[in-house]
Amino acid sequence: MTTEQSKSDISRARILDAAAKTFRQKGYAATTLIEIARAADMQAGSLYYHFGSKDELLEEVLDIGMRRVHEAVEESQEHLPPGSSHRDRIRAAVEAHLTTLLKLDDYTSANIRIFGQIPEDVRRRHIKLRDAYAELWRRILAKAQKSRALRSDIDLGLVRMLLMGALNWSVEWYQPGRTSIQTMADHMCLMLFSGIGIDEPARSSEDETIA
Amino acid sequence: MTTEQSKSDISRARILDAAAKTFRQKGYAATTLIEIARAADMQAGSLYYHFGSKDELLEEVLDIGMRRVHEAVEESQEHLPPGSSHRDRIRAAVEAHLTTLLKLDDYTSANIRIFGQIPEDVRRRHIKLRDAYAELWRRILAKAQKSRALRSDIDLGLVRMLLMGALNWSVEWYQPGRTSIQTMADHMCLMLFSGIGIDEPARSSEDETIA
DNA sequence: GCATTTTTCTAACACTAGTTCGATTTTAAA
DNA sequence: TTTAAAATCGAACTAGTGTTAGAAAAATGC
Repeated sequence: MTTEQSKSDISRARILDAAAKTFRQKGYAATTLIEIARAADMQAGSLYYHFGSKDELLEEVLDIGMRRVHEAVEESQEHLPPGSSHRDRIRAAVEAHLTTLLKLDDYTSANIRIFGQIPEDVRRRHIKLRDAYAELWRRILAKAQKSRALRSDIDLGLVRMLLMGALNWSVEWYQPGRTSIQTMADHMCLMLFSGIGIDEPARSSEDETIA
Repeated sequence: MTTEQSKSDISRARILDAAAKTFRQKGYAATTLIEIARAADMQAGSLYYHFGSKDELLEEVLDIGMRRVHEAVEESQEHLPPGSSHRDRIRAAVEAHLTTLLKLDDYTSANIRIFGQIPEDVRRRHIKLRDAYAELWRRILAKAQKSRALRSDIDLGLVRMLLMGALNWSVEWYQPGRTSIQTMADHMCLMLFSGIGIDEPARSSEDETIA
């Protein structure tokens, strides 16, 4: 067979899917190879034909997840309609990030959820991909700031972390059907660009108003 | 002794401190009772004089953590200078939340970090405190909106989740010394109220500008 | 100081996890 | 159909976990 993939490749993918899903749900340490195997219709021992260890399996899930968001956001920047504003660019990046995170991708959401609690050496080997993704966002925001689309009197690194936090945290509460990803992106960008505050009556230098 | 606490109470507190710290670092499943015991200068078996099980220990850590933020934010609202604006109120709440989360409190940060990966029944028993805390924020934001300090054409629930996400995610990256909690609160509130965008040149109904 | 309670230790138990490896089945080519 | 390789099974092993309970030690009251 050359049209498709070898049986090994198929099993491999099935295992990775099962692992991503289970890791995402229960976390790394609480996930047992027996569970993963069951979800992949195999015996636990058979996993070792495809992966050298549980850590190796984890590592690949993490890498895939991070590559997917990275590529999604990168493509969102390349496929922008000509003449897009920096707000449009950022909005597209936000939407791409959220979509990857929340739509059918256990890999990225697993990565986001469990990264804080993985073995030290796995983290060390994975950190490069993380940094590369952070760098992508750094560039997007810096370009916007340099073009005077974002205020210059702010700590962009801090803004980036707060922004990523708002987006990433959605893996903890998002339920498909209750809110659309578009609406989430709308609200996020509204906050980011314009805020949701209304000027309160008082007009002095401080915000003093009557309760 | 009546001036202080019994030896049992002291040991109990020592164990809880050690548990919160270790849970926060490694997650629940990956944390062993041997580690907790070592951090508390005891033997693993001795823990059972104070707690019935690992789950029970976890439960108490979670509860304490949630109560601490709740109380901190609640107090921040009560101790406001008279005539404070709604922005001031929200800003105080943000700062209280961040301070509890990032300043010497392993309990709250443990709660935030590991909540997604705890046994089902523990979560079920803990969820009330979570809901109560969410309700506190809901009230604060709703009051501001009703007083026309926040826009009315937005989904406040969604804003709340994004806001909490931005704040909570800081447990994943915050390092004392690099950024002050004040600065973080400043940026968060600036984003929330005014945004960090600058009106781009084009003035049509849409944001179309020349790159 | 002694007796009683409180607190901790120690060693063991039961159980489950990750992992290994030879046997077995499935697959694909000749 | 035969045969060799690829893929999976299945049972075992090792290590480490949460947990228990009786012995030891420390604290407390008389």
